[in-house]
Amino acid sequence: MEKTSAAKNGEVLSRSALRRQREREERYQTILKAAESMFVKEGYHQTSINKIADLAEVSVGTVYFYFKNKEDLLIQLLDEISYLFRSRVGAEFRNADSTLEGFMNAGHMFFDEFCNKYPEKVAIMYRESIGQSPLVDQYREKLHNKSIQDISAALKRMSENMNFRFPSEESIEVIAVCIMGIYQNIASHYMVSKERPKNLEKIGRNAVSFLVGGIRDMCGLR
Amino acid sequence: MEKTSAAKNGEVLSRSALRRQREREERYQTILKAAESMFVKEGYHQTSINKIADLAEVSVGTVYFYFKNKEDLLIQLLDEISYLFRSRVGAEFRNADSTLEGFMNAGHMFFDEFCNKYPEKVAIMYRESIGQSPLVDQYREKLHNKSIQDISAALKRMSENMNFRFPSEESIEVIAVCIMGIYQNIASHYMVSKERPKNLEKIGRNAVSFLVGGIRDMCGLR
Amino acid sequence: MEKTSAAKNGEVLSRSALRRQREREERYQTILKAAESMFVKEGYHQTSINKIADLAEVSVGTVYFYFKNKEDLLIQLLDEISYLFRSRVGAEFRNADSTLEGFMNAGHMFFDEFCNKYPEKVAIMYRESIGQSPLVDQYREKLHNKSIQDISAALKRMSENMNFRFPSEESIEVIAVCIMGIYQNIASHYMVSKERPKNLEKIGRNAVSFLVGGIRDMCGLR
Amino acid sequence: MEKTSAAKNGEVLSRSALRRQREREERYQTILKAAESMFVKEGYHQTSINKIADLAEVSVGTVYFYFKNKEDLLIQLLDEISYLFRSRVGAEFRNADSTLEGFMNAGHMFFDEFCNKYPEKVAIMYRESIGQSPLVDQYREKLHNKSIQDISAALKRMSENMNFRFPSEESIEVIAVCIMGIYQNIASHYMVSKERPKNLEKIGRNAVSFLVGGIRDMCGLR
DNA sequence: TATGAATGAGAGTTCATTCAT
DNA sequence: CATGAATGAACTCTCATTCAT
Repeated sequence: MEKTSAAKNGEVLSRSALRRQREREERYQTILKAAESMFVKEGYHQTSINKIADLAEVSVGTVYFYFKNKEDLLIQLLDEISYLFRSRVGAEFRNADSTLEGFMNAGHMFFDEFCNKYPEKVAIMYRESIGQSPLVDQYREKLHNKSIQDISAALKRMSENMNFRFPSEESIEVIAVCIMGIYQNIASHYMVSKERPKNLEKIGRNAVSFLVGGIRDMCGLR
Repeated sequence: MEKTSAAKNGEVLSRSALRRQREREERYQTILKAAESMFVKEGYHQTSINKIADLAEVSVGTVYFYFKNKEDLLIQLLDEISYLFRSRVGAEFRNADSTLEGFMNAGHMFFDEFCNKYPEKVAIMYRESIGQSPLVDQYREKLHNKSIQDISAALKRMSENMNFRFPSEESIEVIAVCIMGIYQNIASHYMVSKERPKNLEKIGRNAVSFLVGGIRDMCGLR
Repeated sequence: MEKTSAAKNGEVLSRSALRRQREREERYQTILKAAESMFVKEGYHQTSINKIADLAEVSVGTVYFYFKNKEDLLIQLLDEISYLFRSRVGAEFRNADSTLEGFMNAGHMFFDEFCNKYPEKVAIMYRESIGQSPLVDQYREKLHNKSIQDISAALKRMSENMNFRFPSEESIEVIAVCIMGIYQNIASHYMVSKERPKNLEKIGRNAVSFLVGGIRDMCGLR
Repeated sequence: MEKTSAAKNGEVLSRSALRRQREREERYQTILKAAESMFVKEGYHQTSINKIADLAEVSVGTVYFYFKNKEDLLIQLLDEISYLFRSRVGAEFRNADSTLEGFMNAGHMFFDEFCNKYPEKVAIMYRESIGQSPLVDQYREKLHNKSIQDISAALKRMSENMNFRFPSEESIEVIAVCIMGIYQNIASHYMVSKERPKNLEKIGRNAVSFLVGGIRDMCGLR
């Protein structure tokens, strides 16, 4: 009894179990969202678990039921953000058929879409997760490296496709690191501040121009 | 009594006063250096004033005699670092007679000299001073903006001198922010890690090529 | 319907009721056993109800259905242990026909049988139930006193039977307390430790010799 | 200046330094004594650091300035108690010129002096320090073993002096463990309880008789 | 000036217990 | 009966800061 209508084997869950699972998921997200808001507004160390619990309208104990500890909150947040970043921005690097356009699309995706839609996530990624704890730093670095590899791979494919060579062995990775640096600093400088400038689009376009120019110049394209 | 032999007016100090002043200066620097070491090794929040006092071989009270509070230590450190950065790297921007060479020199100065000589300062600048407290963030931003302005000024002078125009109004500042982003990420990625790679020079050169290429391309140079 | 075939009056239970009762008994024992294991392995205060529930493969709520609270678990455990102790060791005191042999048999029963068979129960009795909470202490003392009385009664019967007198009024009880002390300390010292010595039998025999010697000497026997 | 009158070399401390050192010592003892009282009255786990600080009339921070943590308080207490025990009771074992009298003196010293004078220390030793934490247990065992060795050594000397042999190799240690067990249980049963019986002396004498009788019987003395 | 003991607010975390489902 | 998510009081411990000496 109390099975879903499609119940055909032991794997299905009862309705109430399904509802409970859904509620769990929601609670988890509510708490994570509250942590994100607080971290961005007041800073990771200035935010106490109590404040997060208050904002999420749960008890402290509940926060600890869903997350191992405070660090874990930040790490889960980073995870989520990294996934979002790679599935939006990273996808552009991967999809574009190995031309410079891919880099332009990725840039616009990041500056116009990502930063606009998720300014809080950008703040977490580029401010609140830096230098807060060894474990977080370590985790952040791991995720950062993945993005570097995404970009490096795109550069490699492009060089093969367009038949040109990079000046030296390490060029590819260095360029990738430079691009990520540009993303980070443009985002930190313009997108996260309280009063965002109105010409964000132009800023993004300029930044993309700059980084594409860098690639072009280094590869002797055009 | 106890005046220097050259005592001719009220401005001169007695010998003991001079010694005391010198000692004060030394103490100040000892403490600041200890703070720097600890912040880099263990992180700002993980470092207690007691640990800093221990390393500096003074009492906690003495630390508070020379510095207003813990935040002040980080701010003074930032100040010192920023001064050093601007007097070394920024100088290259200002000195170079308004050609692209200035940007190359500045880049090499930063990657080959600055990062090599002061890895701890780089760590403070790009890791320990981010997202630790509103006041520090604010201060950091101010210093950051100064550098942006240094670079912007150099770009402007260059455009006037070489008689070219930037694509749009905001281009100059965006480029400056991009350059700073490249500095930051290359430094963070390669220079601060435990085991620094051996081909640091090449990495620096590649990064400089990339950013100079970006400028070149945007300005239609060459 | 669903009655046992022998159902002749209202006292008999239906089959399913019987099964349920049996299952209840089993659950109760499973949980109690899990608590015992955890208390011994990690200590009473270091063991959470959650851990016990996990080990017993039931939910926390179920633990609270069978036991009033955490203290109750320890008290029920003590009860069980005390019952076992009195029905094994105490029986020897009562059965032996009022000679010293009874004390020897009891001793061997305790050291060779009881400690060997139930090292965990010994650990609960002599380590985990001491100084954990006022109520437990109080309960423990009550059970302890019962054993003292068992031994005292045996001593009294022996003195009447063998026609000798104890040096003073309080001698009997004091001897009983001494004997229990010997039991406790020998057990704690040798039987509970991680690596039990191999000559346990000899140790037990020596301890019994010692305590019997004490009785003998005090009563002028032999 | 501000040296003690006997100041003759650099080792002496100034008067104020001496006073501060004395005050430190006093504070340490005050806190330790407060912990002892609370542990005995309410039990180790039921006692919070706050309560100890309150009783000692210092702040929580001060407790942590003098002691590493709560466990440390108990361990320091154990240390102090063990030192006292060995310097009072253990001394009797060592001093007595290798006859049974030494064991009697030690017994009386323990029951009549030690338990009477320091009932709280007895409670700590035999109740509050058992099964509270692995580290404490471990420490307690170490101290316990020292006492076992003291007694064993006394037994050995006695056997050499009075020219008799113990029934088996392990007899000596077993007897020592038995004696400690008697001490513990007599003390726990009679000396620690709220309403101590009036015939404590007689109880002690009986216990001593019992244990001496045990030794005598095992060694074939008399 | 220098010291370092003292402070105490506040943090993170645990866990016995409850109760709606 | 069984479940397990939710609670929140209570705990231990840290540490920036002060101040009498």
